[in-house]
Amino acid sequence: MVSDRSIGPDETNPGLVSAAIQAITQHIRVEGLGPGDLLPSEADMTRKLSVSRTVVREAFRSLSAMRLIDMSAGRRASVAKLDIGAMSMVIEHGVTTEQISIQQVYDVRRTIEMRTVALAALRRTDAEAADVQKCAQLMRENYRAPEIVMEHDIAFHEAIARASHNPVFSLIINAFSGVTRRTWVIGWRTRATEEEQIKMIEGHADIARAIIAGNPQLAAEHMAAHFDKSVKALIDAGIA
Amino acid sequence: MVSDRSIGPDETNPGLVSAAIQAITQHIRVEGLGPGDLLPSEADMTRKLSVSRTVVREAFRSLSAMRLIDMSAGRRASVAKLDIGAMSMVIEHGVTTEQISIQQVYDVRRTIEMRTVALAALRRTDAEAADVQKCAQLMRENYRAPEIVMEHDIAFHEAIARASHNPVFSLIINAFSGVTRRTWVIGWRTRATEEEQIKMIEGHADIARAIIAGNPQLAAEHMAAHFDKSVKALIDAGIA
DNA sequence: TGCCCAAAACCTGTATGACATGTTTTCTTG
DNA sequence: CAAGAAAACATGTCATACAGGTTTTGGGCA
Repeated sequence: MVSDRSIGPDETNPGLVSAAIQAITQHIRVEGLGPGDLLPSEADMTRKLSVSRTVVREAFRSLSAMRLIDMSAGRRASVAKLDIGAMSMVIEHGVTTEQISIQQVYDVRRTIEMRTVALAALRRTDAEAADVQKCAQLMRENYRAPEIVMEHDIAFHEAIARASHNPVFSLIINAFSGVTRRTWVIGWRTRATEEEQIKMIEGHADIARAIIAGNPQLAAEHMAAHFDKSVKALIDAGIA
Repeated sequence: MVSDRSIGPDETNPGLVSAAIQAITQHIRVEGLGPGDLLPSEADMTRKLSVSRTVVREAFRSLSAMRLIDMSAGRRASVAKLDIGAMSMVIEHGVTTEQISIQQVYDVRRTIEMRTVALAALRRTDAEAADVQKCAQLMRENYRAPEIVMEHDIAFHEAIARASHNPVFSLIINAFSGVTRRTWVIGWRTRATEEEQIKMIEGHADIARAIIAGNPQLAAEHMAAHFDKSVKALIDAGIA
């Protein structure tokens, strides 16, 4: 069981700090605050909750760590724009503590990205289509520099997620990019010959073309093929 | 863009606290710690990093808020088991600040759960199949009490995610359960007649049967139909 | 020796006060 | 009225203190 008696996001967890966190998130909800809106100062919260500044600070800091709020010296905290924040840390934590395998991550990515690419083919603007294509193009141009190819590869998938016009997909895919960075090179090295590496890059171009053509079916098929090859490469490299 | 210049999970963010957070996660990685393993005490960290206890505490507290570590009075912090933690808060934050719509959440859920249900049909143990069926059964037995039906509904989807044997799917689906709780009743009320409500519950039974039968194709189809009906219900209720 | 229990040592939770530094507001002055 | 200095306000970090929980230690008893 992943969440044995999960106490949920607004938990009643003993401790003043948890109560303070709850009070702050509730404040955001009740006041209907949106990204950029200012929160009460620490001193205000201290008075309102009748707890020490220590407690209020730890609460603010916690929300900041999850990127639910933005903090910076001298100015009050503000509601944050949607951001990977905590999500990527949760995923990375799961992988580094061996509670999640790379293969499992790839299965999830495959599932999600087959959908995002189909949505992208349907809903992309021309500018978004151009972004996607540009990433594929940059991969091709830099195919001798793995690190650079990797960054454009990641950017490619993020661009597709954006073109899907569903920020939740972007959120999740971005959350995986940290893990991807740690395994990408392994998959690349497994593609021994230059020919195979070029074929992999061309797979991205195929996906881009399908998006530009507005063909969701074809786009999803290319994406699936891409992931199948990637997973195979990782398995060949001995990654369980 | 969801992550404009995201500084990643191990960011170099000005501030001693961020550095401390990084030091702690790095400690986990370097020492190869797993769930339950103990971390250094705050005093140790204070010495090791040459910063005040305040800073170290805020770092620990931040990781605790993300549920990457467990803290409790008197004992040292320990590495946490995989948990929704921050993820559900990020999602809820996105919804309450209107950066994410309910419909977008449902699209993601549909995408993911069509996959989990197929995997569950393939990989379920008998015990897991029984769990799923039991949830469907409990929904039927309590169909006059919406709140109870809802809890079993959520449990139903979580049970399927577990049966998929991929904790990442469980993680994501669980992250959505908070939002689901806030919208479920709306969808239920839209199903005006008792007959329709029963039909909705029977949809779950169909899914359960397909899982028990080990038929991934059929299971996915039933799941898709279930989500299509749910989304329709929400749209009828005027939820954008 | 082996076990149990009390004291000590250790650890986290919270409060208070202080000061540095960054930001916003206010007021003065040209 | 505008520009700039000063004040007010905010967060970042540190030091210290003490309450209460947990683990370790060590002594005494069977």
